[in-house]
Amino acid sequence: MPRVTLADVSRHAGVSRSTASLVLNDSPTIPLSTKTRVRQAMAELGYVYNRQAATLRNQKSMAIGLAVTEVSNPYFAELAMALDDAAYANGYTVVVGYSRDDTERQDHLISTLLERGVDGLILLPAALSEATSIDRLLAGSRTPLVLLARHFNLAHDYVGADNRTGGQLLGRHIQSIGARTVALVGGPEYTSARVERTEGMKSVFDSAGIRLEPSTVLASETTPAGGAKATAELLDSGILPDVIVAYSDVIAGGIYAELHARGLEPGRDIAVAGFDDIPGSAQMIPPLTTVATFPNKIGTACAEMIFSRIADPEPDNGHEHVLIEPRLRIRASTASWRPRTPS
Amino acid sequence: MPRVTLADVSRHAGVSRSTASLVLNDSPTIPLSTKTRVRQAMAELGYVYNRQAATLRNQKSMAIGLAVTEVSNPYFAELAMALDDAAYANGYTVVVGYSRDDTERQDHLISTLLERGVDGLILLPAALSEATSIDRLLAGSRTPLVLLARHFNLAHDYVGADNRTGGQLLGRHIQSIGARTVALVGGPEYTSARVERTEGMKSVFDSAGIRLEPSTVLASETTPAGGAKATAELLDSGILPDVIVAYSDVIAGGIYAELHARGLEPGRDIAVAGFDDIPGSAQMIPPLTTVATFPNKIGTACAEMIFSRIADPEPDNGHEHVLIEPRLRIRASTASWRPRTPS
DNA sequence: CAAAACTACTGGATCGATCCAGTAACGTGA
DNA sequence: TCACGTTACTGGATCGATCCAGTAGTTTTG
Repeated sequence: MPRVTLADVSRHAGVSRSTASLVLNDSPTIPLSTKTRVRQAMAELGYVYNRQAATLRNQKSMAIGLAVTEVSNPYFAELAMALDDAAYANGYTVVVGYSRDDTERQDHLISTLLERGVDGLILLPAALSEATSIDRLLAGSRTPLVLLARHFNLAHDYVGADNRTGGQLLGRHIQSIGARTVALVGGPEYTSARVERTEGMKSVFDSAGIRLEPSTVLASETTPAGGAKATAELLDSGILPDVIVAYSDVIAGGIYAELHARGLEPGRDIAVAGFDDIPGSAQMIPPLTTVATFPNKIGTACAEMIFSRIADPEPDNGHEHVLIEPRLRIRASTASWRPRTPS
Repeated sequence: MPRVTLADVSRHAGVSRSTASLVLNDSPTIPLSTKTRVRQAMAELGYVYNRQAATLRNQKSMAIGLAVTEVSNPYFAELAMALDDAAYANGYTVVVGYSRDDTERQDHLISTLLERGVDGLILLPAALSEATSIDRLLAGSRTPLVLLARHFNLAHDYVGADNRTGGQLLGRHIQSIGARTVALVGGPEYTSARVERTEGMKSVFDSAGIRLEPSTVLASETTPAGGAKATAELLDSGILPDVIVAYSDVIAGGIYAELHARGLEPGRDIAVAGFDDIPGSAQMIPPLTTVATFPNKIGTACAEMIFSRIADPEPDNGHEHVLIEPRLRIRASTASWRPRTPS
């Protein structure tokens, strides 16, 4: 049996297709009596709205594309869910794809989302992707783009954490507990977030005389296992800093494990801190000091921005960067640490 | 400027729309010379394929809908990403939505996905959802449905872990370390997965004389904080079992924290085990014994099933249940525990 | 009471890719 | 040389909701 269309509904209700369509869109020009009659017909026939057809005619898909690297990182998961919440609240649907930090796959993904006619595109760029290739894909399309959590420069709309401030907050805290040497462990080789967090800390360290040598800045996969591996490398090189800062909290679990395996207790023998404040950071042993970056707020702000760009694609004020204020959560992993008294 | 259509391309290349369409689909009836000419025209004009239009004509959207409760649980995140991988490999796109374990939102989500004309629907049902309301939404549509990770009965296609076997594996291990009393902590009040895991363990416990009283089976949110809270309740009631089994590994982190807060060391004073083997379980302190359930395998199998249902919607052999074999990972959280010697 | 204004509704055209039946041009074999 | 086959291509109709210009009928107004 063929699918039930608006034409079938209108025939069954004794009106025209146009009228049935107006009822669907709850037009004020149709009296309630007619509306109920048409709606009844829809229910009786089991009518299902065909949004493809409407999209074709309207040039509006009521869908937003979300291209994100991955979601096994709970931080990104929170972002994606906050975006979905906002989309849902605004009647939009999310079409999603994961680049897995692969630029080729990201390019393919962006093309696919554009083919599907998404009204707006949100991109959490793969670690090594470049602005030019993304701009090339978007060229010609009027689909607004908002970058999420990572950015290239000021040439795109962007919503993310204020990583620099976050780095400063943590840097000042590290200074306040009397630490003299710091290592930075984990995270992808290069992302704007990592650079900004590091720069934020450095700006404090430099004026406080705290050492963060390039040799103690190690990249890793953003997983507990990656964190453990990078920590092993660090300790194998004979360096034992006062503080290890994890690029993100997921990595910190691995740092704890590797320290433990070597008889070092995090929070007592060495301070540890992270970024993001994912669920679980407060339940680590000891609880992890971290810079909360509020992925739900970022996701919500990002959704707001894309919706405003969909409504008005070319604002006068150029590209906008919205930075969500981070907040330091001091917990035992740094708070219970004491500097070794020079004997 | 209006969008570039196939008509524009064909005009520019000096062929008909039909020919341009055949080139798009790489038809063997078109000689290479014509193909290159048309493709050149596409490149020159910056043509972007409009899949909406094709979908309307074809009755095939090349999209699958994924309705999942949430993705902040890394287990579900892995599932979603494995599904996306398989979709990507088969030229499909994923349209996603999160029900957040809310049945109303789930219903809305399913309707939306059907409106969007997805070729297949994958559902990880909200904890309290019922088969009837889902069947009602799907009635009339020919969209195949596959349930993921949770199911109702045998009336739907389903892919998930073999939770019963997983429970048995863990149960036997618990028996082998000499434990006599067990508590089960965390997870939603009712899901098929929880029931099956519990039943699997019970079947071993009952014949081994191990006690798992209803009063030591506590539900919680599936987060570390939820696990901590449930553990506090358990211990507050004055019960100290030999083993605490977490419904899933995310919860185990909270169990560790709460035990620690009360001066109990997991793996020494009390054994702890979980389910899923998420990234991080091996880096817990002590490393967590768990039943690996391979979300990537489940996601892949689920994708395979939906694609075969899309190709052939009504197989003779009724509804299929595919269960992925779990595997026990024995680690220190149980392996280093010793029963208290009766003094 | 005629003109204007409003209410309730309608039919054809449209969005863009695809399918289908068909055609013109050319080559081949008896 | 003509029927037949093949190759390369074409134009109109189609999917289903929506827009637009328009119309019949009713009510209001000068």
